[in-house]
Amino acid sequence: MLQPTNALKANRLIVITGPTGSGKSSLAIEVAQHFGCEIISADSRQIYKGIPIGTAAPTAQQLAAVPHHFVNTLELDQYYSAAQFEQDVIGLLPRLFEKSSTQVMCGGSMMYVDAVTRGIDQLPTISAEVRQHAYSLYEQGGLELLRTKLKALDPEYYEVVDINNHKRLIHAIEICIEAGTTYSSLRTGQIKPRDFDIVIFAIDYPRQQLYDRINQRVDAMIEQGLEQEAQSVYHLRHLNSLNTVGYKEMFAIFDGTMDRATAIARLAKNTRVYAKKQLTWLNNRPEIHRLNPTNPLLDQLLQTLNQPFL
RNA sequence: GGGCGAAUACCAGAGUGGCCAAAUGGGGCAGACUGUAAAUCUGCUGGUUUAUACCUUCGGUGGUUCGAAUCCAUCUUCGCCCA
Repeated sequence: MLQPTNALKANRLIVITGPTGSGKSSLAIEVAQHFGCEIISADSRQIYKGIPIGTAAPTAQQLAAVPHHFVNTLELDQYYSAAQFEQDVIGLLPRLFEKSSTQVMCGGSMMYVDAVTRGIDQLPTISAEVRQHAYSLYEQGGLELLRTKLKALDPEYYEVVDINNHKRLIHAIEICIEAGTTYSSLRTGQIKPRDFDIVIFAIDYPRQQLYDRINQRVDAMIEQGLEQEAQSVYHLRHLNSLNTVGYKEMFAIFDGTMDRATAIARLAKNTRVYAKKQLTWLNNRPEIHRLNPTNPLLDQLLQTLNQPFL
C-alpha cells in the first residue's frame, strides 16, 4: 500500500546509500549542489582522521565543493557508535534544515543509515569496567562461559542470539549488567518517527560491474599511497577504527605474514565481500529506491522525488 | 629408447579396498545483524523440487572383487631422471 508521505512534512532528508564503490559520494555532491544543501556522511570509517585513502573519503575538492559533516572528525582512538551517530545527526539536522529544507545523507554504513532513518533502541552506555569485565569473561571461559552467563541474565534473549557470535553475547551481557534489567526488555525494535520525510536511494550496479569498479578502486588506492598511509597508523593497529578492510591487509605486509601482491589481492576480495554484505542489507529494505547507473542518476533521483506518492 | 613419479570436485590438495559425493584451504554463492558494524557470526558449494534417499563422479578403457578414487592391465597427458 502506497502511503502519501511526500511533502507532508516541511523538511526532507535524502539518503544515498549502497555498496562500496557504487559512486555514492559524487552523486551526493550533485544532489547537494542541486538543492544547495550540505552532506551528512554515514560512514563509520571516514569519520576518523588519518585514513582518507583506504576509506575512499571525499577528496579535498569534494569537501570544498559541499560542506560535509562527520568526515575526518574523530581521532582513531575515539569511541563512536551508531547510537551516537543517530543522536548527533538528529541534533544537527534542525540547524541544517534552517538553511535548506532538503538535506542529503550519504554513506554505506548500513547500521548508521538505519540509526538515523529508523532509529535504534535506547540502551545504556557501557562503562569501561563493565566492558572490561565482559571481555574478561570471554578470555577466561570463551563462548561457553558467555553463554552460561547470558542464559542466567537474560534467558529470553539467549533463545534468539547467535550463540556463536561472541560480540553479540558480550554486548547483551554488558547491557544486562549496566542496565540492571534484561536486554530483551529494552529491545523494542520500534521504528522511531521523525519529523522530516526520508527518501532513500541506492545505486544498483550489476554484480560484475560493481566488482570491476571495486577492483579498479583498489588499484587506485595503492597508487595513491595506501601503503604509506597504513604505515603511518601501523602503531595504532590494535584500534577498532583500524580493524578495517584496506588496513588489515597492509598490516599483514608490514608484519611479514603476507607478500604485497597477495595482500593487494586479498584487499580487493575483502572489499568485494564487504560490498556483498551491504547488498544483503539492502535486500531487506524494499523501500529503498534503486537507481540504474546506465542512466543519469541525478535525473532519476529528482524524478522519483517529484512523484506524488513515494 | 629406458627408469621413476603424477593425474581427485571451480582452483590447490588429502584420501590408497567398504564409515567417500570424497578431509582441509582458497575462491564463489547465500544469509544474520538494534551501541566499536569496513565489525562479528552462520549456511551452501556434483545432480535430483524434500532427503538418515537415489543417481553420476576421482585422466580414458578393460579387468579383479560381494564392494574400487583406492588393486591389476593397458592407453593418454604432464613432470623428473638415465640415454
